[in-house]
Amino acid sequence: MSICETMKTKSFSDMQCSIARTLDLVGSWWSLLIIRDAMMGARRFKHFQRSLGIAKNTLTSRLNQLVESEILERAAAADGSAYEEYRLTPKGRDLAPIILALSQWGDKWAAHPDGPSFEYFDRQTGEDLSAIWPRRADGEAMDLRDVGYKPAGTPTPQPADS
Amino acid sequence: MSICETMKTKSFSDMQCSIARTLDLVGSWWSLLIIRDAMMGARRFKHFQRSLGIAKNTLTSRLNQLVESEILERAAAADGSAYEEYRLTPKGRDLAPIILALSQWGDKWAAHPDGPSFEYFDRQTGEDLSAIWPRRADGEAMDLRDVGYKPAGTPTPQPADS
DNA sequence: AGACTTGGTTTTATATTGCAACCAAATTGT
DNA sequence: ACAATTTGGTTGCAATATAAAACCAAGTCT
Repeated sequence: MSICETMKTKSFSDMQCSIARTLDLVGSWWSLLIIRDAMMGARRFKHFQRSLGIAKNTLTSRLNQLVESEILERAAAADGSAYEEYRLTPKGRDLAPIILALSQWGDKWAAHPDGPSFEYFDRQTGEDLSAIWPRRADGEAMDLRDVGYKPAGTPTPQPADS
Repeated sequence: MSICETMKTKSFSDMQCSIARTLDLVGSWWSLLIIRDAMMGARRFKHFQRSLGIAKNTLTSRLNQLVESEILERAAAADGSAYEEYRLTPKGRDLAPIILALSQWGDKWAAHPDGPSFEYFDRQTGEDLSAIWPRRADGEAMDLRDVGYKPAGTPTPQPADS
């Protein structure tokens, strides 16, 4: 454990853009797959390692980084073991929309010949979820070309009346 | 230009998981920021380079990879220049939900002291967008704890009736 | 024509990742 | 109780990826 744990090649943390700032925390190579596994119930070091086939030192490093970012937290193991386990914090659980959006895109554009390995459902009803998609203020899914981007603080351009 | 353009340390492309397969295409360090810039209107090499402060060789490599993945395409420049420009394909444009989800999470959990740099709006109405969030079949935003994950082909567990 | 910009490539240095070996504490089997 | 195995790491080394800087050819501007 050195003083300077992990020194990234180039960090996005000083950028103002929220996308960059998010990627700075979860954008390294294995991070989002670790979070995926955590969402699906993985808690222990061994679970992550077996599921991912990741090198142990890399896993250690990623887990520490995620704990430091308060996306995961270490806690006493629920099964009574003396080892600790890793659990998603509320901050980490809030990454679900990102995970679902990645999954949905992969299903559509990069599907494995054997189909997807996981599916998602509504625990309350057992039904499928709606698509993760940009929606208008009224909740209707919108055409991607209608998504406008503007620098913060700038007045919103008038809608084209054509 | 070698035959084996870029050989990654470890590729996710043989995994069945759609999340992994997506990350294999857009999960490297700069990819999603390049895509963000493309969504905000960047077309030319210089735009990406200036906006990102990325090393030129790395940018070349990432752009080629994204073109190869059919997320970007090279096309004659719209401004009449003899140079080519990079444009999002439909496959690339479909990454918008991921970009928006990343941005939204960053706004909430990793905000820059000066606030976000970009905002999103509905070009049709000028209004803000709804949150990118898992929704039930009826379109209502749901509690993250109600998002269920199951191996594909498995019967959906019965909703708890407690 | 000459100067500058664009879109790269090459080289070299540094950072990250994977792999294998090793280890101590916890757990399991007998 | 004791030995064997598993867990959760750490360390060192080799392979790979990224960054920075120099260089270059073709395109564009004056």
